[in-house]
Amino acid sequence: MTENTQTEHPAAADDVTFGDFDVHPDIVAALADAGIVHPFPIQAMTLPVALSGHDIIGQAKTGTGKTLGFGVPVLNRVIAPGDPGYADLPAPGAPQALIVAPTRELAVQVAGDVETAAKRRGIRVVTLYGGRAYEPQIDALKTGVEVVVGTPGRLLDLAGQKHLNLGYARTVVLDEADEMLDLGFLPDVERLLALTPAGRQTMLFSATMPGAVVTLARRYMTQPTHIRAMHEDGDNQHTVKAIEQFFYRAHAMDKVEMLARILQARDRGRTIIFSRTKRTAAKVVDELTERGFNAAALHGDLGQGAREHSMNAFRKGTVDILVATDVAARGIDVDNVTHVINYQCPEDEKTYLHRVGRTGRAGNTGIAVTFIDWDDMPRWGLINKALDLGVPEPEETYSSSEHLYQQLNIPTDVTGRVGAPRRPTSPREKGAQLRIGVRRAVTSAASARSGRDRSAVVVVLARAPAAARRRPTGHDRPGGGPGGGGRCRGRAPGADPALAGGGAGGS
DNA sequence: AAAAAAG
Repeated sequence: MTENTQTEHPAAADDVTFGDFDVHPDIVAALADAGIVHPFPIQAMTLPVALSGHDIIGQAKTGTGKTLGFGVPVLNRVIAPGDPGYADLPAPGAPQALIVAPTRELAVQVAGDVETAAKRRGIRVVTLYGGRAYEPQIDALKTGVEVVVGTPGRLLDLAGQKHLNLGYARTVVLDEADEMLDLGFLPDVERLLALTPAGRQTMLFSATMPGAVVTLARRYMTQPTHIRAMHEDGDNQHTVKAIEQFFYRAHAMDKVEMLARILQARDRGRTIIFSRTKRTAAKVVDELTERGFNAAALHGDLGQGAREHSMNAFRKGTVDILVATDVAARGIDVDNVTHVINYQCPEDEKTYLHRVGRTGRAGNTGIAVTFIDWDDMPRWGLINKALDLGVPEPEETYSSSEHLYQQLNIPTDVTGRVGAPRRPTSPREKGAQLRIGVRRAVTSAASARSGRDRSAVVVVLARAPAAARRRPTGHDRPGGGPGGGGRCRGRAPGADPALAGGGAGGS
């Protein structure tokens, strides 16, 4: 009945370290190896409660360290091979913890982050997901593992084949919990939970946690403590940090051209382009490739090999543009994603928040651009209202608009068609194609941005608190330091996190 | 209504 709710910000002072908590020294050391010393607010708030074995509903904004928020306590409860009590376990080698994620790529990423923290403890982590051969996964289970990370289908599959024994998984985590408890996933998740022990510790994490989901979640939990690390002075409680958000009316005929222009933005790092359908994602990646951009696709029509190839190329930097469906909307954490472009308007406000949350991570700034065509107006209206964005209407803008150039810091000498379409003769040549003939402009980013028309909403939120700034591991983990890209305007370094810029309405 | 998740 009673649900404890913690909403306060912990005193996240710079001198708080993982070593201050009751965490195994080998885990503290492994984190330190990865340059992770100071816990983020969600981690500091969660640790004591999780270590005491309580159920947790953990909510924190995108890019603020949720993965280690559950990863560290999960590992800390594991009895590792070589530990005194290991031989006395009822089933040594059977998974002691289960972490479930909604997409394969996220499962892989989370497993990697957990492995980083597990390294010095000799804890074995296996990732179980579809689209890949069974044998290696089954072999790992036969050898014995302590932590399983996976997606629902393959987990149930392997459990059904008796290769996976979840009967001793006394810690269970649902990452992106609101998604996992959504209609599409709920039946599978229920089946999975039914295979785990009754007295298990259950932890749910997400940046979005609607009240209805919390209510539903209680059915699978025991007196959960609701921990929300959402508050930063004056912020809107939705997005974190400095994400500048732009909304443009875009006409179907002009969308590709607008996109190609936005990709000319100065200081553009990695960019994720979202579409609502697999077909559109495929179309956009073709258009961009034809124009000489280095783009890769990520969606469910691709084989798992191709999906992971795209993901790896994007992480490595071989390609700097990822064109994806909402398969990439949640959790995916890649450094230096400076731009998120919603080529198609997201379906709802949750998807919007998760998509734009691929940028502006780790105290870095980010730019999010959303195209809204006529059909999107109802969707847009709901998002605008739900998030209280305060934008009366998306701005009317074309690929040739000065607004576009100025607001998005696109060199003004980009004229005519961007990226002459031309069929490359070979894949090799494709890669070697020039990236558009844009003259290097001397104007600095700062001056180009000053004096621009600000009729689109500009939401500039605070960076993570000082204590939280360091290079962490894990999705939803801020990385980088205070190294501020100069877009977090309006507040002095070290000032209280605060809403630094507000939206100004167009007409 | 789409995408995701087993094959």
